[in-house]
Formats: sequence, structure tokens, C-alpha cells
Amino acid sequence: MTDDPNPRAVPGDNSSQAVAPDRLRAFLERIERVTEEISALTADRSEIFAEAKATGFDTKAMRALLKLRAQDHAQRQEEAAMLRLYADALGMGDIFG
Amino acid sequence: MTDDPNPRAVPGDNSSQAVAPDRLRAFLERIERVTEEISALTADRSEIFAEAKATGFDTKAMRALLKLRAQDHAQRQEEAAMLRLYADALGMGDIFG
Amino acid sequence: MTDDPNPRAVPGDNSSQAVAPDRLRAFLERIERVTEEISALTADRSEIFAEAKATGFDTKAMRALLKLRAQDHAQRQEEAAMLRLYADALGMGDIFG
Amino acid sequence: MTDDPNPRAVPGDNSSQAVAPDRLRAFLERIERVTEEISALTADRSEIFAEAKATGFDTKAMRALLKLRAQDHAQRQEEAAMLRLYADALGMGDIFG
DNA sequence: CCGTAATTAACAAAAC
DNA sequence: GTTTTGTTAATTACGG
Repeated sequence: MTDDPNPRAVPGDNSSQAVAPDRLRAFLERIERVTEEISALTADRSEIFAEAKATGFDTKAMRALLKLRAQDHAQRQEEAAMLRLYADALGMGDIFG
Repeated sequence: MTDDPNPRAVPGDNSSQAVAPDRLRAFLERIERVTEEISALTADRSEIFAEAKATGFDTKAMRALLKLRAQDHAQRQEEAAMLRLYADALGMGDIFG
Repeated sequence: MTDDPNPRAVPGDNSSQAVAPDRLRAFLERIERVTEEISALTADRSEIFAEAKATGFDTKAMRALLKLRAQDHAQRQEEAAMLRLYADALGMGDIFG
Repeated sequence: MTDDPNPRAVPGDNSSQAVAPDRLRAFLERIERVTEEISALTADRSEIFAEAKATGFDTKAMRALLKLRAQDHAQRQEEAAMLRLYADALGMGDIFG
């Protein structure tokens, strides 16, 4: 909106340099490291699928099974959350610690 | 990883047992484990973004920067591969160790 | 995919008219009509939530219940798809018609 | 679905029955019905976008146009409301019918 | 009004 | 090659 005569070094700090380059760089590098790990694991998973396929399994069916199992887990999670919600509503939230 | 005591229940053979349940289960569990790790790391990354946001950075800009850096990196990789290709063609592949 | 030997005033051809204004306008208006209906229904839903809240229900709990019910339905859908997958794999896909 | 013969089980009263299950169910079902309609219309809209895309239009540009048009419309609405407000203030509210 | 949470579309990847 | 499928980004809606 308005001109800021003070380029800032730290977010919220109008006193010095650009945009806190060091902190920003640190955040970016942390993110990049995690992203690399994710990529490596994704590649691992693809390899497992390939191996299963090579031994004769149908990956489409496998994916369907995985989805079902994941849904089961999500359902349980949600039900546990419901239980806690009820407990809270009844003023017994502390029964879960 | 383990011996299958029932060699008839092989994948692709639906004439005997079901579909080699043990092997299938092993594959599914390996995949689920890796998937869990991926989920955990993805959550970690989200936390880092949240932390950066909390300290005043704009996550949208950060994402743009990350994309640029990834492109740079990919480009460097490609250039390095090209260099190596040329060096190999000149019988100097060993200069890279 | 390649050269179009017939230079009509089709979308992607900016050599003649603008960009097929009439067709574009028709699409936009259809979308706007549907969007309006969606907005109206969304408002209806909000009203129902408000009414339930006014009669003493906790909307948070209601949302949790709705989510559970939706998961149930999705689960059933997925299981039906699995059944079909198995049937296909056993060469009995036709039992579903 | 059925009448609740126990009028004490009102919402907000957890001293008697559960949580007025019938009323709650009715609310949930109304919401689910509306949600289904919303989903159907959303699917319709996606189809229209797909159709436009298939005839060569750029959906991203279309979305930008729709946003502009919506803004125009909102602005007109606001101006009309302002006009009416002024007319009312001047005791001429009836000029709009 | 803001921040969070859910939905939806765009993009990218991988299967056949 | 194309056609899903999965991931990421952005819009939108809800509650505080």
C-alpha cells in the first residue's frame, strides 16, 4: 500500500537489510532436506511395487487393497476422535489423560 | 524374506489357494511402512512452513524460491552429466574420479 | 495435434475474430448458473446447521458424525469396487452385468 | 424417522437419554441431501469446464473471467443497494416498486 | 477479521 | 501415447 522507507532484515524489523536472508536460507535448506528424503522414500516405494509386480502380483489390485486398509485406519482414527468428542461433551475428557 | 511352505500358492496362479497371501501381505506392509514415513516427513515439512510463516515469511514466496532452486539444481545435474559424457567421449572419464 | 488445414475461427485461432466470443459467453453463463445454484444450496446447508445449533446441537459434533457417515459410504463403495476387481481377476466380471 | 416418545431427551440435556437421536438424525439427513445436490452440481460444473476445454478454451483464463464478472456483479448489487438506501432516505423508496 | 480446516482444480508421475 | 492416479496449490467456508 504505502512506501516503506526501511527495507527490513528480519520480518517485522524495518531496521536493516533485505529479508533476513540467513533465516530464510535456513528454512529453505531444511525444507529441501526433508523433500529429498521424501523423494528417496517415494522411489523406494516404487521399487517395492516393481518387485511385487515382477513376482506376479497385480499392482492395481494391490493399490486397491492399500486404499481399503488406509480407509479402515482413517475410520478408526475418526471414531477415536468421536469418542473423545463425546467424552469432552460429557465433561469426562480427562478419562483419556 | 521368509520361506513359503506352500509353493503352489504362487502369484498368477489362481487355481490353488487365494493369491499367495503371505507374500502379498509382506509387500503391503512394506509399502505401508514406507508410506507412513513419507507421511511423517510431509508433516514435518508442513511444520517447517508453519514455523517460517510464524516468523513472518510468506510461504507462497518461499515455494516460488524452492521451485527456482530445484530448477537450478536440476540444471546443474544435467550440465554435470553432459560434462561427464564429453569427458568419457574423450577418454578422460577418470578426471571425475 | 499437428497442422490444422482448416483455418476456421475456432478457439486457438486468433487470426480472425477474438476468441469465439459467443461460445465462450455461453460456457461462462452456464457455469455461472450452476454456480449460483451451488451457492444457494450452500446457504441452505448453513441455515440447517444454524437451526440445529439453535435447538441445542453442537455443530462440531455434527460435522464429525457427518464425516463418519461419509466415510462409511466411501468404504462401501470401495469394497464394492474391490469385489468387482476380484470378479474380473477370476474371469467372472460378467456377474455384475 | 419416528416420533420420540421421550420428550425429556432434548438437546443440551444429557441427564436423560442420549442426544435426541431422532432430531439429530433428521438434521443430518437433511444436510446430507443438500450436500449430495451440491456434489452433483459441482460435477456438472466440472463437466462444463471439461467441455469448454475440449473445444479449445483455456480454463484458467475462463476462471479469471468468471472472477471478474462476479466482481462486476457484486459491485452492481452494491450500487443498487446504495441507490435504494438513498431513495429510502429521501422518502422515495417506492420508486423501485 | 483472522486463522484454520476442508474442497476443488492444476500439475506431475506412472501405469498400461 | 494416453489415460488414469497421486500430489501440490489455491480457493472457499467455518468457528472463534
